[in-house]
Amino acid sequence: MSDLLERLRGRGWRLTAQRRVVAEVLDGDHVHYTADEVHAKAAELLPEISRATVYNTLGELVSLGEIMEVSTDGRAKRYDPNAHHAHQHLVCSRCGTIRDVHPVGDLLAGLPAEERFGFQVAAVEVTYRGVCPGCSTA
Amino acid sequence: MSDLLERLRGRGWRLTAQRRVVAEVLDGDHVHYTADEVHAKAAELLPEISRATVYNTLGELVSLGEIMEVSTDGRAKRYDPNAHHAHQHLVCSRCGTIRDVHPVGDLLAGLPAEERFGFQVAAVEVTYRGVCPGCSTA
DNA sequence: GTCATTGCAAATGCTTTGCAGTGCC
DNA sequence: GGCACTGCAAAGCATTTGCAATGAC
Repeated sequence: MSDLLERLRGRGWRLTAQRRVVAEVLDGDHVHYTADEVHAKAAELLPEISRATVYNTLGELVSLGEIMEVSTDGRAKRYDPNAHHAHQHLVCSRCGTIRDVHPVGDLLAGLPAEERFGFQVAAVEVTYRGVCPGCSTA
Repeated sequence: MSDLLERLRGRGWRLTAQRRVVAEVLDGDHVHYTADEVHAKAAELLPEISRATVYNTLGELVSLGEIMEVSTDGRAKRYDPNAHHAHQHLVCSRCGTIRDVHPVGDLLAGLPAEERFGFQVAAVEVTYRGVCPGCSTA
């Protein structure tokens, strides 16, 4: 976390209260907030922070490779601070909860050469869908 | 195709010129148009068709399970008529071209029980990313 | 003839942008 | 003290909705 701020300062980032607060909100595991959620949580810590600044900051963090954009539902994008460890997502079809998961094996290996259409395939994103424990008992 | 229209009529659909045209646009392999592209192509065949009708029709076709929504980039949703055969997508990172692909093996099997967090996992969506032949030579 | 469906236009939700003022380095 | 950064408000897309007119059955 303060690693993050250190790293960013090393890249010439001005360390403002707004950016510090956005970074603080985006800390932890299984965190996947929308820009609006980030703004709401940031505003609890720094009431005058504007939506535009949150969007700007999120965009910069994505460009710098410090966080990832996730779109699991075609609605608002979500932001995932876990950008430094490869992982995939498990999404609850009912409540939308997202968990970071780590499948075993080489995910790229499943795509045969004759199904690659001459592409140089470099990456793969996987979204598992199911019903979470909370929603299946309710 | 006319299978599709037949099937829909059997489900009580009124067969209007607009719906016929939307169905016609969404015919073929590796078709992944945005709503706006569907509207543009439909308007070539039926100039007075409105965007709202295209959106309505696409939404109904999705509900009926005849086409699928695909969001590969967090921007506009795309619509895939290939809803009756399980498949995944291969996307060009440069030009955005999308191809339907068929990985081998059981994609769900890669997620160990201890990584399922108690979810009842039912489905999996995979997006492979790479550079297409056209973009890699250019 | 009835009622689902259409087209228009306005409204909504998410995100980006222009620009004057502020404050980090 | 300069210039990157912020906040505000307005603009921009993609999509949805309300409602009167239309046309498939």
